[in-house]
Amino acid sequence: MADKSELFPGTLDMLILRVLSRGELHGWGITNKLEQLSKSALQVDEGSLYPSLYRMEGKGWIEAEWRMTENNRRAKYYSLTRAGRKQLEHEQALWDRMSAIITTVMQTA
Amino acid sequence: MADKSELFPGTLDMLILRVLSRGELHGWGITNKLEQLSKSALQVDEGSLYPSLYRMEGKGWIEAEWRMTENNRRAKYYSLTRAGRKQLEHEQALWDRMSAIITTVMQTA
DNA sequence: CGCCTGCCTTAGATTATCTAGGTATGCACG
DNA sequence: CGTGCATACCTAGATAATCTAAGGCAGGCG
Repeated sequence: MADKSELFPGTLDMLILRVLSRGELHGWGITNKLEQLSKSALQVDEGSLYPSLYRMEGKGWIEAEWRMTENNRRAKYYSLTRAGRKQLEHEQALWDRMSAIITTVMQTA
Repeated sequence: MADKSELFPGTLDMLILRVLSRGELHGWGITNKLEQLSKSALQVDEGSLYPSLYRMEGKGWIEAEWRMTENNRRAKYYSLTRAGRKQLEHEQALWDRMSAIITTVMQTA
């Protein structure tokens, strides 16, 4: 019931792929980045984030590597694969198309 | 895998409320209307549609009445309640806000 | 009569997200 | 040294939305 801010189901993977397309990041960093970019409108739950990352790693869209952060902590850095880039393009195109359609219908219906 | 056209989860209720806001319709009619308005981009599965209608009736957003169609068939006509109208406003506002945010993030990320 | 179309229903699977906990470690501070 | 906070990750289970797939019934038409 948190009126505050929910995620649209189906958009999380796309958003993650998008931030990773700028450069690798660890899970925690992805969360921060999305929150920052959306001015806190998007708050990614860890219970959604990590399962999503595993899913996408399993599909070969992203790959992970353990490294140290600037804060000297172990973190898993994710980066886009070639397949991930393709997937991002696909999802972005779908989003553009669909959101436009929905917006149109909502205005004309 | 129908690459053709999927629905964004979470938007179906809103779309239904929207078409009903123009006047009552039966389930079949809602499907047709949405398909027509979206130029076939949105294809509402009956297995999604009817459960959604029940849900919303249960929540008091819409109400139903059995009548005869022009084709002389029994059909359940749904119309918006006052609460439904409020809900529609709410969902529309949320959609506008969220889709704008997502689109922005996708462009700037 | 037999078939097509309009129209509704529902059980079950699938999938995404959230809830709500948990673990571990570096660092700052008293 | 110990406490607490921030960083960072993991996961089991619940919840909810959608799809799959099937079935039913009734009117109109050839």
